[in-house]
Amino acid sequence: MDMEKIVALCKRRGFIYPSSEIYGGLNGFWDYGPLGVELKRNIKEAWWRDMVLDPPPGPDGEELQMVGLDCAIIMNPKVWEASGHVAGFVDWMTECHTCKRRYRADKVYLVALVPEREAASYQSAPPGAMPKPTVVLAYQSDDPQEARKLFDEEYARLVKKQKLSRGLTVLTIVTVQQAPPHWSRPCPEPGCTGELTEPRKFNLMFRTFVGAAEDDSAVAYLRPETAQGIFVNFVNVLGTTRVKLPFGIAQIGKAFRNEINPRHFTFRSREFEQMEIEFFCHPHESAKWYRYWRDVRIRWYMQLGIRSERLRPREQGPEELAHYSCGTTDIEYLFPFADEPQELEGVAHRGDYDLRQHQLYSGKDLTYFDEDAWERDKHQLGFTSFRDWLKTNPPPEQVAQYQFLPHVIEPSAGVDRFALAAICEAYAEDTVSGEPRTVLRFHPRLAPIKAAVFPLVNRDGMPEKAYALYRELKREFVVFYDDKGAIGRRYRRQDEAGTPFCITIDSQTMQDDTVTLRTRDDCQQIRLPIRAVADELRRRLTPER
RNA sequence: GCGGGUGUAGCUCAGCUGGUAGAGCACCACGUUGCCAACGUGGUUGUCGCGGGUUCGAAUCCCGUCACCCGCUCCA
Repeated sequence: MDMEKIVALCKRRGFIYPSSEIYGGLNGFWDYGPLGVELKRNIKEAWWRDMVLDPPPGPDGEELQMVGLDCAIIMNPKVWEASGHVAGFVDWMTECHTCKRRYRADKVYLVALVPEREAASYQSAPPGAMPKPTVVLAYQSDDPQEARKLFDEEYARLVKKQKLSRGLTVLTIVTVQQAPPHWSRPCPEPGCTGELTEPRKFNLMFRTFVGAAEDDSAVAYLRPETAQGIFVNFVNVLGTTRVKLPFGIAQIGKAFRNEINPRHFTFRSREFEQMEIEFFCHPHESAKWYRYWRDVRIRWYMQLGIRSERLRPREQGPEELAHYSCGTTDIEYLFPFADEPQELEGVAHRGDYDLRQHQLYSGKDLTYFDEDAWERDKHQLGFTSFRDWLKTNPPPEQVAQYQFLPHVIEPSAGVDRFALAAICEAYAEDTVSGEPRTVLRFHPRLAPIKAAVFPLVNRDGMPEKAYALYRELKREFVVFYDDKGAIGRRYRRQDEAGTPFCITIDSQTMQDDTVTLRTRDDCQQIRLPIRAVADELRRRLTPER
């Protein structure tokens, strides 16, 4: 199966169009058509129902407390300074002129070598005017110690082969980003003799201006993730909803990243929609909740029909963890466009990083006071007021039993990525009565259209009867009425849209008020009373637990 | 960001070394038929991705540009 077929089907059937297509489109942006918008709505509604309104019981069988939130896309820019995005979203990149490989400019170290006896004169030169070193060697590395190690090994080899003089000494080790622009910047790829470009800056946050003045004081950003809106409202939610730890705050909303290179249909878009939970818990219980959410989220995808081997949870290794995270599981799906599974969702153990950062930058107290624990222990401690007890200067670890920054587990899912995975997973070509067909085998909960209603032929009162059934059903379900063309063609059209059920009114209906219910996946029909249709659909569309 | 490919009707595509754009499917109407992409007859559909150039004349040749697909690269 190739991606082009899926892209073509998505456009032909009205799932996904290129954004602003009549003007030539815009790289990294996509529009959802009539079927696509229903698919996305079903994904979001399933998530909200299954995670917020009625989440599975906790690790010890307890009810979960979950509340919702809907934050502004544009927030005070200090939010992004605190979160690290203003700094973190500014990546300096450099590229090899020869082999065209690209590197983060802070991840390539240059080792500058000069003759030993000249080292002193180099070092006394004014900064910025330091002459070009005699030799520069480059290493791709996360830190200077590792780069030094790599250099030492290679230097020994080069000296042995008499490629370099033994009389050279290391003047300095700097990243490509820090190096003076006139220095040589060799490509770190072994065997490549090319030179790297001067580092260029790629800011992944979209900038805009708030108000009339377009100056630096008015700069704001379109949020690159919905999560920070939850953290900055943590105290508001605590103060207005009577939730107690552990509890979760959920949000669905758009986020924006000015990706260097959008690719793979909607997979890496510059505008996308996220479904995120920040689940706040006691630090001692965070590991338990991390495992809980990881398992709940994997099960959720499987319950919605992503059952194949293409779904894969992957625990991130310590070297790829983001700076704030002490554990992350990527839930990945093997899309047809890639050799390796790609991330649908990340379940991250973020510790107290975010609340700590916002507490630091805002100067506001974001700690949680555990009233239950205090009520339990206060008599034993001989106090009624926590404040009075604090005045006795108890040890910090004891205070932290009652007042602390909660830890956070963050299941963060991409709506558009799941929609794309659902389409790829559902796409199938098979044969019915010797004729090939294209069918989308969506889980019924995700299917944009739940059922189609057809009169077998357009006479003898069948259209009237069919239309009346359609009108009744559409009060409760997304249903589609079609009386055009041969019945087989109408079935196939619905197969391509992923409609799980088709109901046909035929001449027998006119006699005994029974209809046929045809299922998409096996093309089998059953007969049932017309009055029982709504109940039957409801039964077949109810989520399994 | 680099390299390769593609861009012509709603869809799939044909259109040679330049000569005023076609097929199948779809769609609409009428008739026939009646449970898995039916048949007959008739009909609608195009700034040939966009912009420029060469030419008497460009879908076709040249330059530029945009978008998508594939491979690298990248993905805090």
